[in-house]
Amino acid sequence: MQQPYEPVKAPGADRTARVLVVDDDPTVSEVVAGYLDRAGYLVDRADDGPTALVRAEEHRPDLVVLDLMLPGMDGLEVCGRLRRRGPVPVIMLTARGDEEDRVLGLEVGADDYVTKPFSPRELVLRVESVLRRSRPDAGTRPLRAGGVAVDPTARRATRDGVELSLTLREFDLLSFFLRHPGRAFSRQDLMREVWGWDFGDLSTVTVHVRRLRGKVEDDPARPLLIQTVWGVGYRFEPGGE
Amino acid sequence: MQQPYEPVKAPGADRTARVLVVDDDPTVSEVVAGYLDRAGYLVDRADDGPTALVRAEEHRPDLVVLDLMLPGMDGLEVCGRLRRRGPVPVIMLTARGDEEDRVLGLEVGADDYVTKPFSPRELVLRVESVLRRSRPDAGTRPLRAGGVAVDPTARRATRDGVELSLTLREFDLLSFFLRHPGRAFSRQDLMREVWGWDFGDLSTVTVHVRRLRGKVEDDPARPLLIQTVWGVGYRFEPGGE
DNA sequence: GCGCTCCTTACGAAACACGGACGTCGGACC
DNA sequence: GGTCCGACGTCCGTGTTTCGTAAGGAGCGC
Repeated sequence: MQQPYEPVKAPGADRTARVLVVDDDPTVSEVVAGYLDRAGYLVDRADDGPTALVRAEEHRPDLVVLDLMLPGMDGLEVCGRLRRRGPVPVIMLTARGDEEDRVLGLEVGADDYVTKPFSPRELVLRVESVLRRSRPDAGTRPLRAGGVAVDPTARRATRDGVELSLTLREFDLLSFFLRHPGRAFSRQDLMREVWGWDFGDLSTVTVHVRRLRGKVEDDPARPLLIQTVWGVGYRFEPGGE
Repeated sequence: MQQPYEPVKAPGADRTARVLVVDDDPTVSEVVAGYLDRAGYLVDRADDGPTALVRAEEHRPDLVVLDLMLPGMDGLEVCGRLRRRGPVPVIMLTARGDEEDRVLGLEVGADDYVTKPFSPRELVLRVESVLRRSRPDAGTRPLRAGGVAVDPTARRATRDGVELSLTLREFDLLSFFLRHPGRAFSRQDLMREVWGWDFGDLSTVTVHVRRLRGKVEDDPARPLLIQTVWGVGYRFEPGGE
């Protein structure tokens, strides 16, 4: 329990983790950014919702620390929008005692929350904790299996050489499958891993799997690559092709 | 969104998760235990540190919900000792505003904390979340015996190399047998271990064993792998093949 | 032969996966 | 600013798979 601020490397990657701090109160923002900076993170800041979205788009942070109360667009909405653009862990800052908000935050998909006033130390611990469990695997190198190839950096996917036009979610889903061939995942697993949150209607996963099949499989009605495991979920089967 | 109190079976496990609740206040303890029970967990209780350690030793819980303030031995120490005996996730209960304590708790190794007063819903969400993260590594390694192989992560089973198409229950049943070769189990045991509940018609087990035999045995009428122990139940006999 | 246990089969009910369709929300384009 | 379009999430009807139970027959032990 000596030096809590030991510099941290991003999980799996060989660069420092980027954190985006969103708060309209400069004091809070300053303090938070300061501590995270000293803890060895690359910190970016935004003081309202729209700015946060732009910054997130530009800098692709590994984690977002987000105040629940923001002028204009509140934290929940920002969180939702961030999530819609791809899986990114979010830590919510809430006023003490906003019980309802906290539960709400968790349901919307915050990975954790910290109540104000908080000690910076606590925040840093939280950030480390969330980052640690967010992505042990890098997910930036090209992948290929069963005639399907995915290039995460270029955000392009091909099937037998021909390009697939996938949406964001479809791409993330396919990437995840390629990263874990032969393994069975529940819808819940996929929701957590691909969408980035633990709650929500699981039929969403079903629908996206169907759409992905429609683009990847020869005969979507009799899928070979993405097989369904009855009563469990789905499994990517590279050998199926 | 989602029903928060859906009974839970941990992924890959073949029984309901056990939770140990430690609190010196009977009221709190009662409430917490009640909600977890209704959420489908097997709940055990202890009202002080030493008792908690004993209970943990006896019952090997999958998760411990621990009050930070305990008479005699405080939560931090209990947490530390629990951890020393083996990896078990811990959720701390803290009084609101014990900022220092919360940080301390996380550093000592609590996986999460909930501040009092808390909503039962929040607690259950936390418990589910922590369990989901911690349990998948139990019972996931591939097993093989008597020409039969089972891969829990892929959810596939083979017999002499050829794939078996098993239903969910059949798969769980076979996995359980493979994990405990040579031992005899009563239908009651199997019901509890594989199905996760203690009631219900035991002929259900009979029928599922029969169906499993139909897919695994060379001659289902004269089973070699899954043998009947008259008056007792069944036994998986890897050498039978 | 008798009593009990186990096997086998059949069937209704429930759970599940799928496809289609719809409403909403942003972003792009005019 | 207004309009169109694509992505996304949700809902519902349908067909299929799986599950649990009941009931009669066979087998085992005595």
